[in-house]
Amino acid sequence: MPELPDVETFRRYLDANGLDQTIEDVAVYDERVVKRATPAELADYLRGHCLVRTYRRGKHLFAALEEAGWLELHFGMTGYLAYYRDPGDAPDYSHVRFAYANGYHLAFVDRRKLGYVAPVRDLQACVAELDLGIDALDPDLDGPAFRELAEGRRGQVKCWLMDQATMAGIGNVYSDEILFHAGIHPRTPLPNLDGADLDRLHGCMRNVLKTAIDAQVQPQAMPADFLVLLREVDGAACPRCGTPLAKVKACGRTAQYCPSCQPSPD
DNA sequence: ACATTGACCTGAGAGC
DNA sequence: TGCTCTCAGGTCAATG
Repeated sequence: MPELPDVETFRRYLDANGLDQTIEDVAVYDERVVKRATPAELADYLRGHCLVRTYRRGKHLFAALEEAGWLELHFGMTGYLAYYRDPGDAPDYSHVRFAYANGYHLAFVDRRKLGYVAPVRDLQACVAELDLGIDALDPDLDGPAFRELAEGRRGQVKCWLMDQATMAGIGNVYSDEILFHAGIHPRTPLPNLDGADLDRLHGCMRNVLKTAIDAQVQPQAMPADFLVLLREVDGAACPRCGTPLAKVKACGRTAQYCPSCQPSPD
């Protein structure tokens, strides 16, 4: 489930491995993961060009071509990038493969095919079209700006955190993590939160996202009081107080929380 | 405005 | 073993 920290990790991986090398060819093995172009058009768009820098907005990754235009990468639920030399090392489900002039390859891998690769002529227009709000780690999103985004909103706090048009980058897993650290129940109505609650939520959001990036998104490298470690564990206990963790439906998703640290608003 | 549901996808795991 | 069912959760469209 690539959310902001995952996509930031992919961005750094692409920065380290996939830039400043001429793309000699593009092979598409499943055209359903190519959007806004046919496979042939995508290949024509990229062939002979270099990717020179990257930009991430929420869960969307963009790579600039050297003169004009961008490549968009969206990872859906199961997408990631793989850079390798020997074509035999291509992971399973590598639906799009870029062949570089240096003999290496970059693959867009996505088992469930909910992600996509697409050419982007105009980055600003694309971001507007996707209706992406400010990136959740944008330095401009300080405490006051965060509180302002919450103004006039009436829904549940978890839905609000995951609304990509409000703030881009947070999904199911990290919204649970952020709310746990803030001690706020996922179904709490936004108007129930006062300024201090929102300031605390904002601080936890930044801290959780940065910590996950620093851990390169590896659960075992995250602090022991992170819930991500326990997501798949049945009957897991709260790392803070030992209360058995619970699940509720919120925004049509399964939210994990601690009934003791995150008391119900009802 | 907000919440819910189903569709898109496919593999893992459960239950029979 | 192998079948069927449910679940995972990013995003969009349709509906209440």
